[in-house]
Amino acid sequence: MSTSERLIESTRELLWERGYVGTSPKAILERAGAGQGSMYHHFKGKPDLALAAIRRTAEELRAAAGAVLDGPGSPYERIEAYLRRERDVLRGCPVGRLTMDPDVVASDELRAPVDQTLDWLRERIAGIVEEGKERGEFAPSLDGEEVAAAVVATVQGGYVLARASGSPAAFDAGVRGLLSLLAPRGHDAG
Amino acid sequence: MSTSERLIESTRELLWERGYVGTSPKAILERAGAGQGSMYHHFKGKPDLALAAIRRTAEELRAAAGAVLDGPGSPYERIEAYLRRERDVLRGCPVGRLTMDPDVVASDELRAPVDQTLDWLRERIAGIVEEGKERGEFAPSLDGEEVAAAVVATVQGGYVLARASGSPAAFDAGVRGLLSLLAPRGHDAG
DNA sequence: GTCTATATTTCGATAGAC
DNA sequence: GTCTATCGAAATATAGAC
Repeated sequence: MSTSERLIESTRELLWERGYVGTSPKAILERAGAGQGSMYHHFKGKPDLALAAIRRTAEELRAAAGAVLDGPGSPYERIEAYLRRERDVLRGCPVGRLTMDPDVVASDELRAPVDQTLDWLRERIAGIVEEGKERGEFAPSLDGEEVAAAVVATVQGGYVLARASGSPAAFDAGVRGLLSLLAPRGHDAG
Repeated sequence: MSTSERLIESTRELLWERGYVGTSPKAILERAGAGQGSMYHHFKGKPDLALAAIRRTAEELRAAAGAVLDGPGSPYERIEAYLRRERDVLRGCPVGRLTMDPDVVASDELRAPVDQTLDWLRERIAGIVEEGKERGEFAPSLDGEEVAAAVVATVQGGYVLARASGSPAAFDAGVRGLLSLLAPRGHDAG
């Protein structure tokens, strides 16, 4: 792996673990096994490197979520698959956590990939809900965009509850709670 | 207001705006209009002052949420009142945001008030859901703790969506989505 | 391209005068 | 109780050798 690649990957890890404010160039360089010069040769500085890292993380999240949402099954089953997909719950969401970083939110450039990813996710799920309404799986009174926002929020908030308690249990409880509310009549939400 | 009080209040504001890692003693002192000596006279250091600030913020949140949850109305209406209560959405949750702070999560002492507050909130709402089941307002198949986790997660995640997009709209959408799923038959979720 | 110096500012805390 | 002075370490970046 090239030095530039190692810098991006180290930054991705640290942004996930400690956020933007909590990640220093020094820590990135140590993890990447590189010197100061390399970082400032390949990137303009911390914000520029962070942008590259955030963009890549956002792309990966889209690919992973997209794979589940495009999977087999009814609309309910695909949303369930998204909610139950394998996660390192206590690590939190590598994209969503950035919204609590003051320097990320203050920068349109750093915030953009975060915003776009969560927006894409909501629209993707909203379409699946609408599909479920057409099929009669979901009540016609439901609004796709609203339910999608609730789905994504439950996941993002589930991370908060899990990290607060130090256990994934609260995340799982929230997911089960939402699924029990969303479940088609007669469906066992498990 | 005493110097000690000003220090705590300034810390509360900064923890809300920038989190623990992003808040320096220097910034606290400037906002409080105090010198270094005052802070280290009243508190052992940054973690000690942050603990006092977090505990007070946690207490305030409990009081505010408790007032709404103990208010008038049916179980559904009380949960709706909680979800729709006035919020400075783009500022996020002053308690929940701390779960994204690595130094807070790493400290049992700093994490405790966060955990206890969110746990209290979930249990409080779980009781209301159970009450609604007894009244026939909610389906007997629902699990109070699970639905409560979904309710609290929707709020916490709603902040994430709102801050990502720079607008409270996504928070409101998530709340409406959850309410539409939770609504008693025939009820207009508005 | 990568490295080691170096610079400036801030962090978090202590010392000691008043 | 509050202030200023000071400290050693870290944050972020630049300079310049190789």
